[in-house]
Amino acid sequence: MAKKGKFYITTAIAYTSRKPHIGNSYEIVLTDSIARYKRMQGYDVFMLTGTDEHGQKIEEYASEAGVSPKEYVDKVSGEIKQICDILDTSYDKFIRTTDDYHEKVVQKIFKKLYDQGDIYKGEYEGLYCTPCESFWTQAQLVDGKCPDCGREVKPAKEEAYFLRLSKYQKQLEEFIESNENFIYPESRKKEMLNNFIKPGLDDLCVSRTSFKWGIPVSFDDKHVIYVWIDALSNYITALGYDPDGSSDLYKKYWPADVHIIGKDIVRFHTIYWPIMLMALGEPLPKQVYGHPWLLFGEDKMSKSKGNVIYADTLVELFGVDAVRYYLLSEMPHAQDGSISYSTIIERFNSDLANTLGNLVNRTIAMSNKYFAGEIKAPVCGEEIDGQLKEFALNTVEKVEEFMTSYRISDALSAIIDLARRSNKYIDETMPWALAKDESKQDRLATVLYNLLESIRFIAVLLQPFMPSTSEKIFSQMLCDIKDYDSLSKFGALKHSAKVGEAQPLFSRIDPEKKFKEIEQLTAADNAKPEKEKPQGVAKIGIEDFAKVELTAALVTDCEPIKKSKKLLKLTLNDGTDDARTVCSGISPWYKPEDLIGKTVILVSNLKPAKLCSVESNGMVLAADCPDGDVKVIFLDGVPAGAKIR
RNA sequence: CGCGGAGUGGAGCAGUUGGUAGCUCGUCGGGCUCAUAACCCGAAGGUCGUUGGUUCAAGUCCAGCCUCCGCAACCA
Repeated sequence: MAKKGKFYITTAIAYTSRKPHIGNSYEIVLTDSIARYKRMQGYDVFMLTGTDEHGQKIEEYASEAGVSPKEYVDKVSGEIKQICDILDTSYDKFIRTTDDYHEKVVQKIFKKLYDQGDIYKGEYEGLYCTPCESFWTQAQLVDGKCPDCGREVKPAKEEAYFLRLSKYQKQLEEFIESNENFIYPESRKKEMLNNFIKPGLDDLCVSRTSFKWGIPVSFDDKHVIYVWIDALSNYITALGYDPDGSSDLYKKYWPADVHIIGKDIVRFHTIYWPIMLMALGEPLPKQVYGHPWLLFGEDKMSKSKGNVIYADTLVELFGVDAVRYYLLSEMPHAQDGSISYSTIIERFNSDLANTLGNLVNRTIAMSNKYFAGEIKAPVCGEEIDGQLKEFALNTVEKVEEFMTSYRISDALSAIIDLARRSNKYIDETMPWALAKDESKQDRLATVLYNLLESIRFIAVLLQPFMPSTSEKIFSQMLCDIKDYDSLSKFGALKHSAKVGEAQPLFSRIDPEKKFKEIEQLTAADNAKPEKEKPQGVAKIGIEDFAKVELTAALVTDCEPIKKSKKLLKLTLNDGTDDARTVCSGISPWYKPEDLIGKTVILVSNLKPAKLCSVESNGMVLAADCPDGDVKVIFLDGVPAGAKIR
């Protein structure tokens, strides 16, 4: 096989907060199929995956579970690795960010960047809750207060280290614009360029003092290295990168040919990561592919919706290869895909059982029946044979073309098309009729040979996607010509060999029975664990409540704010002579005319804030209902200006 | 007017440089019997979001509008 150079491919490392669902596991199957395909083509492939194990969340989950962070991540990382194995993925290395060598090199990287001035010590400004010793962002606040203890937060500064993104901004912009394929798909590239890079990059906070579960900064151990430098550098530490001299493995494989990641973290991989590498003086990855997501029906999967599907459950229900096939074929390459049990069953029955499985089965059965399993040389070709051959050879090319742009589902469907074409060939040639005619034995032999060779094409091409199915086909055919180069011409299958016994590859699924099985199996997965405790806000005294001034206010005017999706601008009469402007994020639920003339409860002593460049003086009380609905609390017959307590 | 993507038969999708719509699933009818009630053939079903424009000719180009989605902003 011709050597074609190296190919380094990575998945994102999975966060070890909990067992990942099938949507998370999609990525590794996708990556694996590309890795296997490249390997089959003769590339020297290195595939990396692993787990990201540090951070405050892990610290919290661990303490909830009553174990140490290390014990916690050991367990979850183990589960994740097991899922990779259950899905039959061929990673060359599984890195954990708690691995000793990784931690040491991350510290070195941090030190190097600090020494050369790309990391500097500054101050992190945010909202700080003193008793909890935590910083929060606006979005995390509950009713404007600390989500943990419910107490006031105040703007505060904390010492922190920053990575000088601004210094490399220009360089990054040029790189992205001159490297057409760096960010894929294209739309992501525009998002990054227009939303982040062009408006100007803020320096990135890369250390924290608010939690301990992380890699300490070697020269300042109050600080722990925050996620970016720790997690992203796994791609190079795994190979043996070292600022003081890297391993041969690193020199061989870096830069990565492609990072396969979810569309949600494109930003980190196309902005922070390249800048880190620029600062380190290392080459940048050739491509970042932000793949779409797998949704359950219309919804994102989540435990609280009770629609979580785990990889191991699916494998138990349908088998690994069927799950791989489904994930890869159902997922379009740029839009989110959706998963449901009925489409899995549908695809399983039509593509795998009927089209592919039955083709193999009937062909091998005929070989056995007519020639006692002997593969005879093709002797009398007809035009129709040429069509089949051409179709087969064409399929190889198509698959290759699709794979270069990671259109996996298109590649797979091209392969299934070859199976369809072969089924049609059977009807066109009618081997059962030939078998009845003594004088047509040569023709029959030829037809069967062509069919078997066509199936061999399918089996070879299928190896990256459904490795064990390919293996089953080869073993039923007693054939061991599996290499990619054997597809350069039609006819590599040896004659005078024999085929084995016909065994169904995929048994048709009875949907009704399967659904019963599914119910039983998933009952456990989705057993709603104790209802989320209503998020406890710490008790307060009456004196705290007295700090909040609530006033009845009449809505005199209301209009949507153009730039915003959720905000309405309300003009209120609060009993004083001055009209008061308040913004409220309720436009999905209320139209301006629903509100005008109504009386609402106003938090009247709230500090003003700018929202979408409109100043808001106070807030309107509304109830968050469990089904996601929001209801404003209306007061009937209460005069504007009345105090509420 | 923040940036970007998408709207094609019941469902899921293809449609390169403009030339009278394709594929898979589903439905209905037929054929065949090697095979896993499978396979093969055929039929029904679309004014290609909407309005205007360019052109001999537009799903394919241009402009406006509507709807959905992603990113950003933001939910006091």
